[in-house]
Amino acid sequence: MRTEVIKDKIKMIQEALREIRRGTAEIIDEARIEKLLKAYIEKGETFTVKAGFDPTAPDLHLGHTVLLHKLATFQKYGANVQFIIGDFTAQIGDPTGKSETRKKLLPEAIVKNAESYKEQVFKILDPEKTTVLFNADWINPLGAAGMLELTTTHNVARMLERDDFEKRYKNGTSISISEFIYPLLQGYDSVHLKSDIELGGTDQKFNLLMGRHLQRAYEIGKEQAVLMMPILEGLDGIQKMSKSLNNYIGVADAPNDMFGKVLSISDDLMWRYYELLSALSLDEIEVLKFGVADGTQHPKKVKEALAIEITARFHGEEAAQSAKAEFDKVHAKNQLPSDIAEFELEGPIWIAKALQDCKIAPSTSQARRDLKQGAVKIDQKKVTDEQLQLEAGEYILQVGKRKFARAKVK
RNA sequence: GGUGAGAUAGUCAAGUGGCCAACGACGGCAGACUGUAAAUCUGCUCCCUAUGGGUUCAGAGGUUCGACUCCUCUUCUCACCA
Repeated sequence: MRTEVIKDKIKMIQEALREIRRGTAEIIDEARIEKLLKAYIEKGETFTVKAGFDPTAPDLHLGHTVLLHKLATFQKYGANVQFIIGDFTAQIGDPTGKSETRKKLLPEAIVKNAESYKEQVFKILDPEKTTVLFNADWINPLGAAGMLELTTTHNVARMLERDDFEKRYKNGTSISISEFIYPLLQGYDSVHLKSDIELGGTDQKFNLLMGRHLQRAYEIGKEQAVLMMPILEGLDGIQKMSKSLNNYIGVADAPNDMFGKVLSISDDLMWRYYELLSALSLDEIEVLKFGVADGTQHPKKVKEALAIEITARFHGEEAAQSAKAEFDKVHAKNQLPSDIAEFELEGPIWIAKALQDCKIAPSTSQARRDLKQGAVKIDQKKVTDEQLQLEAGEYILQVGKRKFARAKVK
């Protein structure tokens, strides 16, 4: 009997470790993580996992949520998450990946951004097991003396080892002294909070390790394990997801857009998204993969399930289902979408001009090309006459598969 | 501070007096095939009711019948020297 229970627990620990490892780029001190999991599963002892967020980016996209999902996984296995809003450090600006010194943020902007963070993260994290903290709360009291003490733990040569700094130094790009302070402060957060584990992106490695070193320097009796998540690829599957590349799925995207965007990714990329963004377990995903491989599952269905899961997470199950219904209506049954932007135009109006005015063609030149290529439809019927004039009446204009407009010609 | 090289469309990158709205690649858009997938094939990719007109090749001047191409100045980038 006893041995059964012990075997079960060992299995649980292995299972937990597998989920923790899922999708990670690198783990430092995995043994420590295993120990923490063991203590939780055997004795119910909880531990802390820290992750810091710069309150500079109010537009969150799915790339940012990869880390949140990993935190949620930890919460399943006994972690209390220390969710840190870097309100103090934001005044400096994280040097990571930046080719130049960053501008300072206004305090009001920081507060506003932090609020929008909170709104979004609890769609993924368990609020019961999450503590939101502002690092100005313990860094401000540090004072000049404390700050000075912090700087004695490292020297300039060591700082310059860091990639970004080294490059910038070589290139003669300016490095502000305050930027040296940034990693120290982030590391100090770990000292203050006595974190057991810290999560971050791969680009954060230097900063994350700083937490380990400082915990040793300050002799708090533990050194945090570090777990790094990879950068999520964007819709194209090649470049990283980012707003400027316009290959992102924003957490604030409308349900229909979100659903459509997920469905437009390639089948290969779908598995990547499953790995990093789905709440399904590894075993469940394996089943899907086998299903697709032996033909019992259609890849589109599997992708749909993912699209629904993701859409539901941010907009609720109902909105996700109606997004799917809407999608089927437009694309499978070739019907019109239910929401079409409306424009009032003065008639009679030249078709190319009408397309431009309805914002579904950027210029009349482009509109003419679209016409010539058979991409334009009026009331679902293809139109190729470049000279067509629209008389008074109501028309549904369409360019390609996705751009619709309702034109009311007076 | 000195010398040299460079700045061309969303990005990379040809073009060194007219054949240039400017080769090509990537990206993007559209069409075919599909599952709004991938792959593939095709067309398009500055603006303008157009077999034509207008504005473009860092900026400002100049030479010339004619300039992305030559000259002058300015701004910025890179390399070498100090």
